[in-house]
Amino acid sequence: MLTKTAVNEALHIIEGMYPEAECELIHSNPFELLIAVVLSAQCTDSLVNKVTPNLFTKYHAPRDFVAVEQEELEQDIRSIGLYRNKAKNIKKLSMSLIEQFDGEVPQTREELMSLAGVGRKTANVVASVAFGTPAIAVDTHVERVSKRLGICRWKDNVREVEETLMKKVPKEKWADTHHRLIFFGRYHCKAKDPQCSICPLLDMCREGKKRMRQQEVKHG
DNA sequence: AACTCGGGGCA
DNA sequence: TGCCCAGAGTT
Repeated sequence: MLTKTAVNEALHIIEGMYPEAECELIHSNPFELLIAVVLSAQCTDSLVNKVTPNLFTKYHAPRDFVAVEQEELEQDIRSIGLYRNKAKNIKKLSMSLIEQFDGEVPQTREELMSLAGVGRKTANVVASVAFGTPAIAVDTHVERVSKRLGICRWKDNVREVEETLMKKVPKEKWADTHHRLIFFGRYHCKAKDPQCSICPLLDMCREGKKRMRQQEVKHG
C-alpha cells in the first residue's frame, strides 16, 4: 500500500501529465446535472453532451419526464445506448423527486442513492459538483488506477477504494483527484494495454513493475 | 458474484 | 466490421 506521501507525489506527477481539465457534463442546474450523470452510466461524457442540449430544451423539470411517454423519452436518448433502462429510471427518479423531495434534487448522498439509476458514483458526482459536498466519485478508471498503483488493496470494493482515497488525499484535492485519475486511467493506465513502459509512475507502481518483469520474461 | 442492458467510436 | 468502452439493477 502506498503511503499518503507517495499518493500525493503520484497525483502531482499525473497533474503534470494532463494540464487541462476533464470533459464535463453540460448542465445549468442540479436537476440537469442529475439527469446528465444518470445518462452517463456506461458511456462517455462527450456522448451524453450530444443529447442533453436538445433534451433540456424539451424537459425542464421532473414533471416533464413524468408526463412523457416512456417510448418517446427512449427515442430522445437512444443514441447513448442502454436507453430503455435509463428512460425508465429517469421517469421513476422524477416521480420520486416530486413525491419525496418537493420536486427538488436532494443534497445528501444517502437520499440521492435512494433514487432510481443513482448509485454510489452518481450520487458522489452530484453531491460534490452540484452541492459542494466533499466526495470522491469512484468509477472504473479511479478503481483500476488505485489498485494498480497500490493506493488501495486489490480486493477492496468500491466503498473501500473510496474510503482509502479519502484517507490518503487532502480534502481540498478530492475533486481534482477524481478528474486526474479518470484522465490518467482513460488515456494512459488503460484497462487493456496500459502504457507502463513510458509511464512516469513506473518506479512507484506495483502492478507496472510486475507487468514489465512479465514482458521481459516473455521476450527473452 | 455474475449477468444484463446497447448504443457510438475507432482500428 | 468486430472489438472496446463504461454503472446500476437484478438474480
